Amino acid sequence: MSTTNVYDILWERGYIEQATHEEEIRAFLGKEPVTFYIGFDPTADSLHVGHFIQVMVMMHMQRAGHRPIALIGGGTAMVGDPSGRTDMRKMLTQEQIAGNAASFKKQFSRFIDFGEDKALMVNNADWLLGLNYVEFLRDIGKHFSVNRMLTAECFKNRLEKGLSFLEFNYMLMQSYDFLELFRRYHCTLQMGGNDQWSNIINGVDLIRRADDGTAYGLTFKLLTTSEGKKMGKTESGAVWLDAEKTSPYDFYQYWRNVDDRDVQNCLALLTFLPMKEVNRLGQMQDEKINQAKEILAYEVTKLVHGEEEAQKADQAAKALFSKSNADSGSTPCTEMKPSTFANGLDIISLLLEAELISSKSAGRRLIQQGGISVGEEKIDDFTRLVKLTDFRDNKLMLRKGKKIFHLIKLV
RNA sequence: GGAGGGGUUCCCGAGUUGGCCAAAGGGGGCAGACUGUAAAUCUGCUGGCUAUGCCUUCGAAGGUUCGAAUCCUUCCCCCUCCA
Repeated sequence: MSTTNVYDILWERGYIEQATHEEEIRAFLGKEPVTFYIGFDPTADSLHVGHFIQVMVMMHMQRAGHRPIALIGGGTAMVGDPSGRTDMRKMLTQEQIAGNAASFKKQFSRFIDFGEDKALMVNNADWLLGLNYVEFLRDIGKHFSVNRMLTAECFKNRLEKGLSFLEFNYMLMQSYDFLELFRRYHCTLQMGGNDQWSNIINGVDLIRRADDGTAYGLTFKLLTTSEGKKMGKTESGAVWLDAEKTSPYDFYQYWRNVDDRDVQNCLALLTFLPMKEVNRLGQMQDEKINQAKEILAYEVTKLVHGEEEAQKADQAAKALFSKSNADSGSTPCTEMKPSTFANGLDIISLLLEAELISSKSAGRRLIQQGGISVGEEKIDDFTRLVKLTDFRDNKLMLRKGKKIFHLIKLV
């Protein structure tokens, strides 16, 4: 066990939002290894940065000698958590869920050490899918008061817009998960994003009612911007941890571009830098804070994609933005055949090929508004042909707006 | 099951005496100016295409009409009240 109580670490770094029993939790985290769990429903084929903050907590906890259970919600994903949503989730097929669960599993292994009883990864499909309805109602359902459930914060939204019975059951399922893990692994602590608070306290209650057991709950701040918007969303969707879905370069850029006001918070939550350093970097003002952003981007990318990818992304970014426009390996890139350009290729088609535009119309508008550069030259004619003579060393840099670079390579 | 109200472009939301509607306004997004690869602000754009026109879109399928998001029919879905 480390000398500093991990509760204090989590508190200092700003993870903690609510706790069922603040003093007790702190005390028992300080005196013995604790088995705890965080659940992740496999609703997509990759984890995203919203999950990553939970993973960070698991890493902090494991470092402090506690035993994490990464619970993959293969069973709960069949139902869909209504918490914090305004409408029902799209229903996923069992095959999709199983596929997603497999991806989650792979990703967790990168962050958490599952060796020698140091951590567990389990899937609640194992005990939820085979449940008998009437038995479940009699054993578990009897402990839940609908009156009380209806007052839960997580249903507030949905009571106005509509909530199906399917989703209403989600809370019971998650509560039952906690009971199951309590029984199987003596898991006594559930953690999660603050949107999980209702689900967590009901699990704690269920353990007390069903088994007369003591369990605890702890929730974390959701990763939001200083303006309260969810972080990790871009125009093209979530920021994924899978390099195939969000390239290390794009991932790096996301953090490189966070709002000044969010830098300190992100450093504390998403890196392992000492708080002294986090505070120092977070205090930086004006353009100096760009240094802090570079460090943030580098550190988070390193955690998620490894040191090598982080360095490549860092170098690529620095090269591109130092107006030399040199590429260095990690720049987004499309490979094309020289013959394609033999008679010249119109710029619109090229942009489409590089996926910088979503349609030809969009491309024309973009060019008319001065948003595209080919090499060093800003284009204003959308009928311009790109020829082999535009390439240098078989490479041509396209730029969209100020900060989206894309390299065309001849092969 | 009964009564009433709805389903509009990425989202919210106008538009239903049929043509002036690819469809107001806002949000979001993209681009430009400014700047620090920030924020704020201002400006422009925001269905597609082989583009002074053509095609697809206003829950779905039919119908009336020279012409429909707007009228009629059937169906699907949602909400409210009643059971």
